[in-house]
Amino acid sequence: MATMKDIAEQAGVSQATVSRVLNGSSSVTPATKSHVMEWVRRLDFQPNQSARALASKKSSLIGLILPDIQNPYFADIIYHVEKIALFNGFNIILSNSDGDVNKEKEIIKSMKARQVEGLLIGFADSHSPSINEIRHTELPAVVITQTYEDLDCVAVNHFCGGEMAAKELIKLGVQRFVYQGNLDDEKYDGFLHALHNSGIHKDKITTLDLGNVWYHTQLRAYNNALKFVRENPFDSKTGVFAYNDLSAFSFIHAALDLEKRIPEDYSIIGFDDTFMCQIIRPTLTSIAQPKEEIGRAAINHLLARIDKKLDIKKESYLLPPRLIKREST
Amino acid sequence: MATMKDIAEQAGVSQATVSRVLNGSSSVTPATKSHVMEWVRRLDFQPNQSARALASKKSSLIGLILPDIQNPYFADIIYHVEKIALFNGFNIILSNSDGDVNKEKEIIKSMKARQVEGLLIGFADSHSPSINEIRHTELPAVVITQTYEDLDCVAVNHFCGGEMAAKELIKLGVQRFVYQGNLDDEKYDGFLHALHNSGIHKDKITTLDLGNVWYHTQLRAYNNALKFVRENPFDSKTGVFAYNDLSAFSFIHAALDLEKRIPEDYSIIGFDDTFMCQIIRPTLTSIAQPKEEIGRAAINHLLARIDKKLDIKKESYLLPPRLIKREST
DNA sequence: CTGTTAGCGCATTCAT
DNA sequence: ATGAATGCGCTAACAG
Repeated sequence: MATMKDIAEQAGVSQATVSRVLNGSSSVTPATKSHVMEWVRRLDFQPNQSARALASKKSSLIGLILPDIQNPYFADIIYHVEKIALFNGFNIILSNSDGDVNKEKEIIKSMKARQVEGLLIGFADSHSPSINEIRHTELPAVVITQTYEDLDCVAVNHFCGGEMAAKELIKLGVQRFVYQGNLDDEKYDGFLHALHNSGIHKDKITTLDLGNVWYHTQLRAYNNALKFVRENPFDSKTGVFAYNDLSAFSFIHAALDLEKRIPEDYSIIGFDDTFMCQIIRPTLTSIAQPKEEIGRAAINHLLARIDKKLDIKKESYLLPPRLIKREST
Repeated sequence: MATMKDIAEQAGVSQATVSRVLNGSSSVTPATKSHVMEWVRRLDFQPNQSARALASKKSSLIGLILPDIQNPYFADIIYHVEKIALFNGFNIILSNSDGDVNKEKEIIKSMKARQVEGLLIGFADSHSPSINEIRHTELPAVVITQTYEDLDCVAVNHFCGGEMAAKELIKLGVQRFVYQGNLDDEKYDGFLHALHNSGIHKDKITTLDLGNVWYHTQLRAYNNALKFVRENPFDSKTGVFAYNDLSAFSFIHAALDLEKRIPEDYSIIGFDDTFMCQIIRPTLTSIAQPKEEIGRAAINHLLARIDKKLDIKKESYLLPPRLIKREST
């Protein structure tokens, strides 16, 4: 690989001048500039990013840490984030925490060692110790899909999403309600809140706990649902709100396996609006997150932080969810 | 962040010695070693990877370039590759080529500038100019999911997979055959080969071309399938082999929308065995790729190349596909 | 506007 | 076994 020194020698200027034309920082004569650029092209020069990072302390690297990159929802986030980052001259270092807080800690450490300029992170667990670590580090960081005090966050309003699901089910004349998923989730709070506000009695609400994890829960969700449907003799239209599409699919599977009808017997609403909602049958009604907007807002906010163009004060963006009606309700 | 200089000062040794104990290269007295390590711990020292990369020309960075990271199949690949890379002290820089050969070219360029030690790549297109570029570069590179002459490749045997699909459909008593997908694919060749070998006449085989792309083809696949099912009055059991699960789902959707029965009227086989095969109804029979093994083999092979532990001669690993029978056949 | 100089943090060779 | 010295390729003052 050609270096700036090579360019400088060929062009008959100093290496500093080459650096100047490449960074456009200081002023350079148009003549020498084009002359240098000519050699940059001829030698197909590419600045060595390691050297640049060392000298300028700007690695143009962003760390992306997610709990479950196999989940299509996060895959979409990765897609949009990477796209915008690349457009802004940043590369993405991706790591999967697998929902493991210890692994998450190691990853953060290694990313810092790599001199990433910022971190985009979806925490492994809503009680991860890393949350506090990020709070007290100077490294710019933006949290995605969750919100925490004193952190820059970009997420959909899960509480509001829960409310929307509840209201929709009520509107459909549902008599019995089921929430399937992680109980430590604002969408659960929102769901309950809307239900209570509408005078639904607690007896009418069942909770299927999937625990504080969001990966590889399909089998558990299926068994969970199977048990519920089997043990609760059907008496009236039942509404199910699942904390993500994957678990909603599992519920559908279980209900159909026990020969229930959807949506006649069970109205099911998922969350995330992943592309599979349109692929399965019945197609799944889901609360959509504006994934592209989340990705865009998160990376833009992070870039602004990196450029120190922001107030010290952290801020959260709460994006509105949207109900997408399909065959399952 | 503490530097080696800080450690050296605190421990009362030279910076070179600190470097030695950290890299375990040259011999150091156990006493000074533990003494230095003590300070490494106390100051929570993390070597600056930019500096290390610059000095040693080892970035411990691997570039991963894929055409469609939203496809669950590739998401799985990412998952396994990242896991093993991290275990070996490497970080992954991920980029999505979006099936765009120009973007792919830019990405490769930027990864080289980043001093990645190796490249793991699934080409955007089977005729991408980057294929030749990779052939003639000294940067270690391993191609995944496809095979090309004079390149290190790890992939499933697509030809063999096509044969398996054909044989299975024949065994099921299918009279009419459909291939849906990219025609420039060895699984298509294998499919035709097995069909011809069994004396199936060309008239009995229909091809639904999805073009030389493998992303965002769902709608096209659906329309494609809809047209076929509508225009071909049903006379006998029809077997469909789709080049990936996503397009198989689309075909199922179209067939069901036209009130065909699966598998009575249409037997459908997908490719990749993504997790959704078990989630949709009917569950999808699919040719499985050993994704974990592909990821493992690819990254291990790449690491071996990086360590120059390999013959100059490039080699390809062709892994065997496996038929997973489900409800759609 | 441009050249000279001094690091950035680390690996590594050459002394000792 | 360890310290001193050098350089990786680039950025960023500082001169001129």
